[in-house]
Amino acid sequence: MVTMKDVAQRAGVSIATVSFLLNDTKPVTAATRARIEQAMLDLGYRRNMVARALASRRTHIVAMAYPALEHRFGMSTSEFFTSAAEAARKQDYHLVLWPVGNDGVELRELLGQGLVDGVVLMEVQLDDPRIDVLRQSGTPFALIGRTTELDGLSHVDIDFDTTVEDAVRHLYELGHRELALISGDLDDPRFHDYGPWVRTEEAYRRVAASYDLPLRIIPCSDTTQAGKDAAARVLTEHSETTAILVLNEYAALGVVAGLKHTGHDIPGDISVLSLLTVPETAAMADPELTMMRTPGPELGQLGTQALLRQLEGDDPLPPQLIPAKFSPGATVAGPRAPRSKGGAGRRGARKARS
Amino acid sequence: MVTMKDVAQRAGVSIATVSFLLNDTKPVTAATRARIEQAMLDLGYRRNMVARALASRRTHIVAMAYPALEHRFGMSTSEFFTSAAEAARKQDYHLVLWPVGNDGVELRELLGQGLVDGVVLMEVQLDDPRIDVLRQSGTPFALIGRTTELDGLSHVDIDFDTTVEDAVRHLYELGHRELALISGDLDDPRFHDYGPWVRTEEAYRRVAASYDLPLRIIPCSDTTQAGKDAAARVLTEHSETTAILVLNEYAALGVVAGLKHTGHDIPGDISVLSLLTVPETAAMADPELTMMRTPGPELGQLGTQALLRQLEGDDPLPPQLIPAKFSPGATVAGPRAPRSKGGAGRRGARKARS
DNA sequence: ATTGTGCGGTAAACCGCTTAACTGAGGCGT
DNA sequence: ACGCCTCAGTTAAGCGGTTTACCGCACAAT
Repeated sequence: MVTMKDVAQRAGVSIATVSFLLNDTKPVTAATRARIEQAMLDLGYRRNMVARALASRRTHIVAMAYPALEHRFGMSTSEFFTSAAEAARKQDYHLVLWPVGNDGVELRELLGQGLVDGVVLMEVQLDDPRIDVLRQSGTPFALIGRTTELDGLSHVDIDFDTTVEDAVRHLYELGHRELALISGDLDDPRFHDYGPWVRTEEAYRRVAASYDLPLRIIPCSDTTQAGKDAAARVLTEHSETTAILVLNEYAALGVVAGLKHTGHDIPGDISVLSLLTVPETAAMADPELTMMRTPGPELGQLGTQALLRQLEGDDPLPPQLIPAKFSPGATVAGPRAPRSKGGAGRRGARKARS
Repeated sequence: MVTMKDVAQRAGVSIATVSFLLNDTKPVTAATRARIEQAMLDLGYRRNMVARALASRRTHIVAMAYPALEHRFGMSTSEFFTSAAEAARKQDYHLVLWPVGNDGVELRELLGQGLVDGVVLMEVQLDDPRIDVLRQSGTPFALIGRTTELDGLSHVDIDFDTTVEDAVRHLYELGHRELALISGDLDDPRFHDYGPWVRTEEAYRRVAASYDLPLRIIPCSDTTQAGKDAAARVLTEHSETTAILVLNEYAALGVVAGLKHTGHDIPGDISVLSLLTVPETAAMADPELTMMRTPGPELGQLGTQALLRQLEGDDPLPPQLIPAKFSPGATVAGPRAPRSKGGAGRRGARKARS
């Protein structure tokens, strides 16, 4: 292994000078700089991150702590991760995905080892034990998501209020008055405290009230099967429903499938708007899902930035709330759309049984 | 930060003794052991991984190198990752997901920094430039997947031959003779060299020949849309087809959707068997996909094990090929199934147009 | 008694880099 | 011409462990 010493020797300078140049932490004349750079090139030097980490007490590694067991790592998470990793690399940091449990014990272990400079915390719960662990350890961190009381916590999150408001307005303006929300399953103990579900539901209650809409909320976990079941419940319990909002993207796939199975045309008979979804998932539904597109790339990037600012001592990034933006698909139309008679639906088959 | 020195002091021993105990690298009497352990407990000591790494030249971190940009991180990958991470943790290693490009430059950078002891390489191409990078750097590594010439390379992979053979036999025994394979899109320059696609297609050619089946292969990338298009091509180009094998799981979703759209009943009119799929994805299709279940958990675990054996100097794990196992769903039945007349299909709707 | 010899334990040299304190050589004001 | 700064570089003390060489002691064998 070629070390800094080798480089220094070959360049005829002291090892400290090499270090200063590398870190740009003290000026170096053009002449010496050239000599050192040449030496590094000749020798194929790469600085040892571990040694640097030990000496400087900064590893330049940040972890994205992900509760891999509780939350499936789906398309959306993938977006968060890749955009976050990219943002980190641009600032000379490494962002790695670190699987940790939701309770904080693995996280504590990770932090104790001094391997990471900071943590981007995903899938934050409203009252998240991991936050205490992070606080105690003194490790800087940023949240993608947010807790209930976030006094000064650095975070970015989806703007659920705006997202839900926009979604409902869109349906409302198309003429829908009989809405239902297929929400998260807050009865599931693992998720009763899960921010996105709680906040979306809260937002929906507010928005529904302000639009004077009936409040129909069906709990549903994030699986296709659960979505099918939930769709069935909506049909039996609220048969007058003309449009359904679905919070979970995999559930949305099930909702579409379930409705079709029972002979409903989408969007002719009933519209489906998926609330937090990525295009890849939307494309999996049969009429492609109309969705509010999860701002994954933005949040991943901002979350990392929020963390790195702390690490670099820059002034903190103020909390950011980004709404999911409406993205057209083929599962939303006006209620009892005029063309339901014309039969000119370009996709062919339309069943009218039951 | 509480260091080993603190512990040693409190226990009244030398720092070396503490180290020996911690690493179990030299015997320590029960009495001193007890004192040291008590001291560690009192002080809440956690050994600093960075220092340990520098001194011992082992970081105890292994990276799963994943080409995040080229390959979408889907459900299957998620399985690989979590099972690999679990296996690593059981042996006192950390497995982190490290996003690297397919060309090897980012990988080289990662290795040069001495941050990881070894690498589990994912999404291996038949002639993968990253292998050379790994070889040059001298870093131990294991492949999940395999290259063409793998002289002594430590690897685990899917047993494509058995998988395809089992899949074809299943359909054959049900009476299907008119098969088609919707394969990977080897014309895509990013994937022309992608092991799973090449090997599956090769295997299929062999098996089809040995079963005396017609050779119908449609290229198709791994998206739902591509699957829809491919399904259409099968119908127009090979309308007599009674069963379709689909290599890519997201394409399989599209195939099912596409067939239904054109008024075909699945599996009444045509069967669909998805070749490398995880249950989560299978559940997203409308009749739930019948599949060959990707042995993700096994491979993740074995891949890690193969790497760790090298790191620990144990005798190497011989290469392992694991077939995907048949897993029933609702998209496969016999051709023109007898019950097609009885009309007792429990799922309701059955269209017979076209 | 003498000599090994195994064994629990210690001292100290690193591992490769960062960084505070220091040095020495101009340049500048007066 | 003198002190005083400034500035590029150097020296050396860590960072928190691992690991090699060594030490002294008790016990068995000679």
